[in-house]
Amino acid sequence: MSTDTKSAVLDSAERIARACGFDGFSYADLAEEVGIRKASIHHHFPTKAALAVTLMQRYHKTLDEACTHIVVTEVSGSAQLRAVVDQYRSALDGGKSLCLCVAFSTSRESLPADVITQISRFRTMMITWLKEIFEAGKADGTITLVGDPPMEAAAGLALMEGAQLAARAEETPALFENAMQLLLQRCS
Amino acid sequence: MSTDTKSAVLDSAERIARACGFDGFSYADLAEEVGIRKASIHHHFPTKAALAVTLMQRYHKTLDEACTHIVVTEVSGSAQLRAVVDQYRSALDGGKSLCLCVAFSTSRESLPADVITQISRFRTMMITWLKEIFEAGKADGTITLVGDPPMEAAAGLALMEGAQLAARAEETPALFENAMQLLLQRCS
DNA sequence: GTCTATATGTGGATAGAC
DNA sequence: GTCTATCCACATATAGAC
Repeated sequence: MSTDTKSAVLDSAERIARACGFDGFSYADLAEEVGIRKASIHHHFPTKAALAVTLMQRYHKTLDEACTHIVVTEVSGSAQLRAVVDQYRSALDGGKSLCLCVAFSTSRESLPADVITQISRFRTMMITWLKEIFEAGKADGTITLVGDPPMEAAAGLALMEGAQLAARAEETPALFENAMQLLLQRCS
Repeated sequence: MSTDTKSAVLDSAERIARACGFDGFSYADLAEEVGIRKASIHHHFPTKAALAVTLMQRYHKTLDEACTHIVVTEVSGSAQLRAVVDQYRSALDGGKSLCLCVAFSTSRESLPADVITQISRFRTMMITWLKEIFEAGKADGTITLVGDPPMEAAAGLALMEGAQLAARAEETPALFENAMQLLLQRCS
């Protein structure tokens, strides 16, 4: 039961944090969703800071693996880029959720320093993947480039995160699609 | 800046809300910054919901007027677009602040319904201005368009908001610049 | 309009029994 | 590992004196 409970807490924390932000979830919320008491959550994660760090580490690993899978599975640059966009679309969950990195970013003042470091690492990782994908799209001619790959990567991540934010605020997935059109039409 | 207490409270609330988000600021914070007691804040704004609505209304008006000024002052489409980007850059305040709309968006679950309506109106307004600006840039040939103006407008807003978010999370304004390069290089 | 005082709920976190 | 019970700080909000 021990290891199971710990991941149940993490699953619950990720869900609520991505829906409500860092300041928007509490141990009481987790306790109710997991079905144990607040004190038991503290047994697994002594502080909220520790929980948030573990959450970001797990999220980083998951996304890194997802991108590795995309790059080895999809053959063309455009197909890889569309797959990454699909990833952000599904993370939106119909406008009810955000990427954990986006969800945490507005709460900088209340975040433990470790989590800010994790956020930085996460965006660096995503930009590295996107740069690689834009390079592939340039090489195989399946993406129409407007700037060089590093520039495209930085803009691409900001675009996806900003599109998520608008769609989440109004629980309207169409706002995500509207913002992504310009990028997607450049993929053959 | 503010002659009366009510606008002093609004100024303070806007500053802290843009730095910390909706769940990240309290009446105690405002009271300390303005130099009066919490109960006095409640005299001007009975609830936090009422304060947030007033805040968004004022912010909407300010930005709408700023865009009007930009469009009548700057002659070319590219100059207008650069001026809007300047607006978002200065709203960042060196990585210490966000656009109020961005700052509120991740806290959807705790926001009063009125504020969500205001957020929707705000983004619609900004997209309308951007569409007009991209149309001007297309007509005078000072912006290289990648899609039609409505598409460019939706992507442009998401890009600026996403770029702010990353720069704010790490208090690193360069991250905003990195994400904006691709757009700015399309302006003559 | 601003104050003191207070009500009432919730936040994260701990002690110690089982 | 999980529980009950409790701590203390802080949240929004109200009552009523000045």
